[in-house]
Amino acid sequence: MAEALFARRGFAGVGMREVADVVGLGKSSLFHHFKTKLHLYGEVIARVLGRIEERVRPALTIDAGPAEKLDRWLDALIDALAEQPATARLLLRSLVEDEDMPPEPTPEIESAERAIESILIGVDGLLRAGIEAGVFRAVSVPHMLQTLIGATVYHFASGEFGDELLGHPLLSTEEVRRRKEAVKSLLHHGLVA
Amino acid sequence: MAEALFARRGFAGVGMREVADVVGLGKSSLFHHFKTKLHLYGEVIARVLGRIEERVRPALTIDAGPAEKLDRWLDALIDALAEQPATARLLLRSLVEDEDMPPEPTPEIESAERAIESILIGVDGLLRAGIEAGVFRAVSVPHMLQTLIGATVYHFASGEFGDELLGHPLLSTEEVRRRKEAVKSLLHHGLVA
DNA sequence: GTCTATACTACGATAGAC
DNA sequence: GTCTATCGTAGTATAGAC
Repeated sequence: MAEALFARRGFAGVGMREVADVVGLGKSSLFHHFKTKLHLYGEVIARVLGRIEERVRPALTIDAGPAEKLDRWLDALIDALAEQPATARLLLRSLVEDEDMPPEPTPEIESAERAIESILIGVDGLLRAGIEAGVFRAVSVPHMLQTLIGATVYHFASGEFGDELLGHPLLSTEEVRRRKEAVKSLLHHGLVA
Repeated sequence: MAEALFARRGFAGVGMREVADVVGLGKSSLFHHFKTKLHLYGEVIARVLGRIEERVRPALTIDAGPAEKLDRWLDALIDALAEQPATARLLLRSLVEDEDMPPEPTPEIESAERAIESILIGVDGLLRAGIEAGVFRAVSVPHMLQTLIGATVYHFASGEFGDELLGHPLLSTEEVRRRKEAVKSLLHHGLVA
């Protein structure tokens, strides 16, 4: 729906008319469901982030050590990003396009921010626990979080550029498998003590 | 100038009027210098990428081993991204916003693509040489490239989100130093054999 | 809940005077 | 090389009939 449009061209690049056509409504009908364009955008972002949060949450509660938990968390995140092509771009935009957006954020956008926070707090705790247990090296946790986001969200948001770089479609099952292996292997050697 | 505007709001989010005001011209005068908005955008992107390419190129020709070269390359890239706040965002956008852009690309955009290619070929060769020499583990080179882009370009493009995550300004000298250390340390343990 | 019609603003782009 | 004026389109948003 609107997800794919916002993912491709961003908030400013998509018109309400275009969204309305794609969902088979008149433009004014769309304004009946969403008071402003920002409300629509907020709902799209919130939905996407909610989905991601649901997918990665279980990995943090399994009965296993920090290294194994991190592997499962990465598997879940990468699977979620790979299954829906628009998700990573939308997510990356919501991280990078934060400025200029508000005056005051819509409730949906606040819900999206809570989802991001929940995801981050979860893996933040995992990393700290691993470091405390001596399983992980004593790295900077915020910087490691940024690296993880870059290695996953950026990767699956890179679209045609990523396709060309890899020589194969980013979202092909083979390349998704290789991505998981690449990220986990880097962390297994670079993060695990 | 226009760099900061496009970095903040992307191609569609910036109007020619706004750019003209910021450079102290009338809108029509701007169209005299750039036939279309796409030509202006292309020139901005090409200039930014050219600057980056100039900065990172020397690191690949120093007289040192692959691991040391990679360290110098990362230092140069991170310094370049940190010095000009708009650069990383613009670069990330140019990677992620590739679709829908053309019918046919402007000459400036083609020049920008050559700069990207040149940067990538350089570090691609460095990684392959390191693997062949047994200095680096036998990782997937394209996936490592994506990881490097994510760890650097995404990080410095993350703006307010990154500031909050780190708890300090992303571009402060202290956090830039920590970023270099975090990335190089991850690679030293995770990539170097 | 969806429609037509409309208001108003901004957009990219062009023409032509200076 | 910069300006004013203008074109045509599309932008967000609202009012009101059905």
